[in-house]
Amino acid sequence: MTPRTSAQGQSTRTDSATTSVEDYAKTIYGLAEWDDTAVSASALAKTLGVSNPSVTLMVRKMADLGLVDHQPYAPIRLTEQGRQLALAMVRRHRLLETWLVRELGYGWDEVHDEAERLEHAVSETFVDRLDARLGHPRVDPHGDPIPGPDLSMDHPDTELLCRVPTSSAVRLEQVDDSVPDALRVLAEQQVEIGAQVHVTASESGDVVVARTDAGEGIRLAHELAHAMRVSVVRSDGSGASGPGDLEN
Amino acid sequence: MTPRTSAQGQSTRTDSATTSVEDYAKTIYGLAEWDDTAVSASALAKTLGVSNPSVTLMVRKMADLGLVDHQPYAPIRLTEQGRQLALAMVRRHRLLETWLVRELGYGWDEVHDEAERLEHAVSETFVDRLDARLGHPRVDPHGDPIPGPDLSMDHPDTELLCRVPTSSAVRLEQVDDSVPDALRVLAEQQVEIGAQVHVTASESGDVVVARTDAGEGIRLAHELAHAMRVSVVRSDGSGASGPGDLEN
DNA sequence: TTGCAGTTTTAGGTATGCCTAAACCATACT
DNA sequence: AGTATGGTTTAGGCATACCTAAAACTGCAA
Ligand SMILES: [Mn+2]
Ligand SMILES: [Mn+2]
Ligand SMILES: [Mn+2]
Ligand SMILES: [Mn+2]
Repeated sequence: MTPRTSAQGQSTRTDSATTSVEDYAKTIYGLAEWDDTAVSASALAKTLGVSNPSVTLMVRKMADLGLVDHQPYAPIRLTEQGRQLALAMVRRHRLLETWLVRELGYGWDEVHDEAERLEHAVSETFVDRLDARLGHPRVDPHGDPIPGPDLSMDHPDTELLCRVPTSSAVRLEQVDDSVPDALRVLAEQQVEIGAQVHVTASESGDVVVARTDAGEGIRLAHELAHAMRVSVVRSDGSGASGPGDLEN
Repeated sequence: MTPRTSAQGQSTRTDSATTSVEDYAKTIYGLAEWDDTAVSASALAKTLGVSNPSVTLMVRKMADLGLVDHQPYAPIRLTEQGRQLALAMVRRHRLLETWLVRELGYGWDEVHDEAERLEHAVSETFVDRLDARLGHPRVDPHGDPIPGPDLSMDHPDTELLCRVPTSSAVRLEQVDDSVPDALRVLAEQQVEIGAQVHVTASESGDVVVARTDAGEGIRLAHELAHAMRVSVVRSDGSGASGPGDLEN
């Protein structure tokens, strides 16, 4: 449980890392952060909102910089150096989000875009001082672990809510911060990170969840349930492994 | 004294304002903020650290955007729209500096570069929330006035320290935040904004200043005295209008 | 008044990062 | 095996924001 990933070596943010390079590295990392999928050029393109050829070019450049391993038509993988750059960016992003929520009165559905820009503008010094001011938080407002100064972090193993079997008791651990609809629904229903809920039923790919205390059922579109990760508290063995993951 | 400049009209940060455009507008404004000089292309180029031709091109572009008035070989002037963009950037910059000093433990000589990058990355919402959190400060750590949400500000009329007549009593009002040497010297000597000092002598373009309480004299290279602005408390009429301003 | 020095603009070129359209390759299916 | 499909790369361009070198202008000074 919660294997401790670690990355030694020092801050890899060389000057050759432009904003774009930083975003690519972070996105490559993010696409395989929870499930260890191979990262394809088109997935990258879709996530980054650029065309496929743009990705090809950028990946070539990042290979030259030693940030990714890539041969034609093969999946894209970060080198150790690239992974460190990505983790440094993840650290920035999550610390900034934590600060925006804790001290600037932002809602957890508002912070992602702001952090997305700020993460490229702050200095290493800034990040360290912010980290200290916040008391070295280990988790961001969305339940995502924050890498420490040495880029190590606790990496909980959680499951997508939409893949959990029906009639399980689960605890909400993480919500994808780039899906504001999911964040807003949860805020409206006052379900927070750490809340324990019951997966009661699912129809047509949607997931219905009940709060343990109040019996109210909340219907989550599959798309939203796909943006939430949970840890299973009790798996009611009644079988029926939930809705198949009818991916996109 | 302290005439209240004001600018109505709303936030002018259209999407067409790139980081470069923002910096140009801010710099054009800054070059004439205290003395109402005509802004030349070469002054802009020197301040921005770019070549003269780059300035010509950018100024043309900003004229197309309606941010500056400019005809060939004439000085460069901001339009009302350009002035509002500039003031919006000044507001960001000075609020960010204030925050960095007050809440993140930065020294006043460290904040300029950080703010210089952050000012382009924060949203209007961010600025307003930061402003509220800081209690709507009207002056930044270097003594520079902070434009309000409506972009109006108190604009003190101060003089360059290097142009004050010898044997005057003056109060330190502002220090150019982009001259860290000046900031460090003052920090070392524990002279803060608002401190009252005595201009005792000047030789070879340098300026010597004594703290009113402790009699210690501080020699400031002309370059540093040029980065400080003061208000004259008592002008000892003994004449001799100080060192001529042997500009560059 | 003419010339010259310094400033400003034009001309031509580089680097980054994106695009569309067309060629290419690997794989999966008949 | 043969071919269709779709993901990937190449080819050719565009926009921004710089640069140096050369031409053009201004304004002051002999
Ligand atoms: Mn985020
Ligand atoms: Mn987050
Ligand atoms: Mn500053
Ligand atoms: Mn300042």
